[in-house]
Amino acid sequence: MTSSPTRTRTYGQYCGFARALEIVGERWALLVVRDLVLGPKRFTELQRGLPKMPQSILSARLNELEQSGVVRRRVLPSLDAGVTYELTEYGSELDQIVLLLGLWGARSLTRPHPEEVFTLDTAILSLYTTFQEEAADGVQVNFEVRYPGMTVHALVDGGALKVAEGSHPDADLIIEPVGPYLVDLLTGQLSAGEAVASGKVLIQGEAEHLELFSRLFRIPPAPEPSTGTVIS
Amino acid sequence: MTSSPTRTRTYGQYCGFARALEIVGERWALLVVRDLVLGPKRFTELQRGLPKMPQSILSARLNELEQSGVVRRRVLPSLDAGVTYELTEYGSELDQIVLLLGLWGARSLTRPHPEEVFTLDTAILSLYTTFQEEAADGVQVNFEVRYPGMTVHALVDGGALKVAEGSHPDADLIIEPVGPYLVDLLTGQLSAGEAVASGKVLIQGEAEHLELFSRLFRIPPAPEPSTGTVIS
DNA sequence: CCGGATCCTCGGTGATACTG
DNA sequence: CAGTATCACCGAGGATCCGG
Repeated sequence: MTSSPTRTRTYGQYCGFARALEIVGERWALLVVRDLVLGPKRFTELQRGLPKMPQSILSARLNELEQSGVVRRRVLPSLDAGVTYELTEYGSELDQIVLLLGLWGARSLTRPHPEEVFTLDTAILSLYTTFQEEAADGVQVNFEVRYPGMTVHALVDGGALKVAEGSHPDADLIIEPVGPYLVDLLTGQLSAGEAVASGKVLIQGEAEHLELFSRLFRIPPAPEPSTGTVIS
Repeated sequence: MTSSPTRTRTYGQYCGFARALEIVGERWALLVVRDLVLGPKRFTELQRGLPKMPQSILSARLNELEQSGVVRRRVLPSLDAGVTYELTEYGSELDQIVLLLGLWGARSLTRPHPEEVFTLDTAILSLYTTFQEEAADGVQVNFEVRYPGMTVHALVDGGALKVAEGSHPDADLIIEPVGPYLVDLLTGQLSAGEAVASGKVLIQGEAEHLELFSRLFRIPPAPEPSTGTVIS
């Protein structure tokens, strides 16, 4: 019913990778998936997370992703006449790819462009993508991160990470970046000590917990030009 | 240079994942990366691997990827006045993502569309993407796979895989799919025994080696609709 | 308010042709 | 061999309108 079924935007290759791009390679499609990785959402929630995305495109992408078996539309039985969109099992197998690609792209993050928005989902996902599992072995610590319009908390417990919206009543450390400098801490351009000393990051709690934070969440340094590797 | 200061085609999000899509999310871009994952290539080699891609787009993508630090252009010093394109170290860190996404998309592969091409790079990459490393522990075997217009060989040695073009003089098994049915063997819709019995796969060598092949190279079954997982 | 559908403009895509 | 130039077209992008 989405009007013309259209003979699609294909690549003309019998190839799993090409097929993947035909399914989720359209503009905006993977950003919709990204937001759904964090859980089911309503149409307007998706809009809020993708403010620069035209609604008509969001509608079109959701239909395409539903047809491809990546997204499932669920009509809420209650009275509020709502519809939620969630990843199918097939779609949620993109989780790891989303995290990997997010970390890869984070290396190219410098300063936010004035018009760029920083959404709640980005804040949450940035912690998942940069989490260093091997550095969290035997660690048990809770962080609360306060951004200008929103707060998230991260629970690290024995190699596992759980991030959610909102404050945490029993956080070991409250981190409040002043300006877009938390990324510098993650890349290592800014040490934990310098971050506090310069006032670029305000903290409540023991300062050494920020050292721990900067070991648990890392953006690897941007590689220098060198010879490319083939496959292994 | 050629590039006008058009800053468009962004997503307006300060987010590593959005940045990644701005770099390699344009149409055709990741397919160029895919072919370069297997090693440096000349312009015309890339054209051969992407026959349905307009040359003007290939040229544009190569320029963009070079500017982003994903691809390096190398002018050959010799007389043949050639130029090769190769992934930088940054670009080659997409290797794993390309393999994962290729495997993900392979689940949606059914029959090749009549107009779809099957390229050498796809043949090679399909073995890398479907390789089950944990099933190859202590295994030492060589395969040769003959497709209608091309032949590749796969060397499995103790958990490591090396695939290359051409025949292999000492292959333990020569596999010759008759029609597009090798994918059925990989997904498990077709067992090794049935493949030989039905004549859909011709072999030279011991039949049990085809059993081994079908354990070493797998496309996981397509998931059924069920509840989506959040992140872990 | 929520979940779209519809109309219109603009620019990237894609086919072809041309150049160093 | 490795691009650039030209042009038609269709999907993205923005606004508005519709049914519950």
